[in-house]
Amino acid sequence: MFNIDFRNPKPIYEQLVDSIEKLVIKGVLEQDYQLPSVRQLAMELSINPNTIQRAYAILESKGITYTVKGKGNFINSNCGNVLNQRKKDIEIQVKELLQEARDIGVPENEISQWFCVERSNL
Amino acid sequence: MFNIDFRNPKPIYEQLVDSIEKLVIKGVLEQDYQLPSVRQLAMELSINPNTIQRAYAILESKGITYTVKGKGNFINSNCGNVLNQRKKDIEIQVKELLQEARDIGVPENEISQWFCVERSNL
Amino acid sequence: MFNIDFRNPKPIYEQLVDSIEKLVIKGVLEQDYQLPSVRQLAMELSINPNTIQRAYAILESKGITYTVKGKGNFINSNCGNVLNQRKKDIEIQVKELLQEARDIGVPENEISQWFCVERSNL
Amino acid sequence: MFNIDFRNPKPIYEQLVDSIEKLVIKGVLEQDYQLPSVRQLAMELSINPNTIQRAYAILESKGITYTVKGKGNFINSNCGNVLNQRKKDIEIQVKELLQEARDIGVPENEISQWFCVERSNL
DNA sequence: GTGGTCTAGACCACG
DNA sequence: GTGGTCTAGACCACT
Repeated sequence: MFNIDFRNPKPIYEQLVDSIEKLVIKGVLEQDYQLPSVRQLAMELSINPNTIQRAYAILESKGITYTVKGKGNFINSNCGNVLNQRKKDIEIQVKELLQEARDIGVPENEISQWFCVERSNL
Repeated sequence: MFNIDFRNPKPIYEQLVDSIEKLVIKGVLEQDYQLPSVRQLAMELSINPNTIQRAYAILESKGITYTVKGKGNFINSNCGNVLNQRKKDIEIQVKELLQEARDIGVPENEISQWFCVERSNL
Repeated sequence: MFNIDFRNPKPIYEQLVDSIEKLVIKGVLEQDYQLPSVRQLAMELSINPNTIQRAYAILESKGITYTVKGKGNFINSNCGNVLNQRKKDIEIQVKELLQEARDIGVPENEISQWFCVERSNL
Repeated sequence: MFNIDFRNPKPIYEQLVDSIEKLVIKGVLEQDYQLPSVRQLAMELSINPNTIQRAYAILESKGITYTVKGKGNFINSNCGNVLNQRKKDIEIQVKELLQEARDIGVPENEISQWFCVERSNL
């Protein structure tokens, strides 16, 4: 369910955060869904529990989850915000990349193909 | 000339490599241009010479520069390859981002605005 | 296990890279084998950890190993490529040497003996 | 006449030594031929005179040339030795490479092709 | 514990 | 003067 790649140079805790965040955005994990316990997930993924703990703490600080002591970690209700934040992030990154592409002289018709080819792939 | 940001979490040597690579791609640094000496640049940027040395070594291993012992570091002739490589990298990243945007339900008209707004900025 | 010769003018980190690369090619080090830690190997070989680190970084950039932060360095899966690359390198070097030998007038029967003597040694 | 490549990582003085040595072996430079003066060659090749001086000193120490103070540097009479030395060097290198090739499992028929293809190229 | 970055300073080779 | 290697030691991030 959570895709973790140990060869990925990106830290595991970050991969976990991203993975859960995407599941929330896609609606796979709905409001008040309970995440697996730290220990259980650590077992399943063969990961140090501290690493899971760290990921859960980040998710909570981002407002994506809430913690009930003695109960567990649950998905929060503000999924819309998460989605909108991610949308903005993507938009910014795309615009920066397009800017750089134009700076180094990639012609407009090539750039628009990146956009159109994807469209035709749908 | 080389933008180094000490607060940037990206390592200094990597910032230097990227910075010089971009200058080469943009044609600011032409073939056989001599880069500042390791020690001199270390002074200018208030960076340890070893760090500069590391960046220069990476540039050489990438084929962007060549080194003449006792003389200095110079821009190589195959700038075209560097540019094409960067173009492909940008294309891949843009396509991945667009894919994710569509996955999370960003409507096509919004996506096309990212592209068009930039266009009107020219 | 790793042959390092301090009197060899070839840099230590390069000797280490070559040594490990050969072990991988020969199949002594198999996929996902964990290399000794930077600090441990530094102790064993009486070498500064930075030097080991440098060798490991080169191996990773060559695609021979992969690094998991906080875990260690491991042999990568594409050993075949490394072997093929080395084969081509050897072939090129042999052909250049044979070319030079013929240029300076070494007779064919002597050259073929280089080849045959080795054969009879098997 | 002397091929010097500034981009070659091999030091210039070494390139010069090799270049002259090969000319002697090929018989282009015969006994008692006078090499260009240090100053003149430095001018021609745009090289520091110290570098030329170093190369000439090595050639003399190898017995390939002799120096007459106030006159210049001349080719020695023992060309045969130089050639034989080079022959042995090539032989050793080829045998080492063949050994390694067999170690990493290159089949005999491939190895013999390296030898035969060259032959057919003559 | 692991790897990664950076500094300070020494020493060598090349030109 | 140039680049290249190595050491010693500090500090940070990840598990």
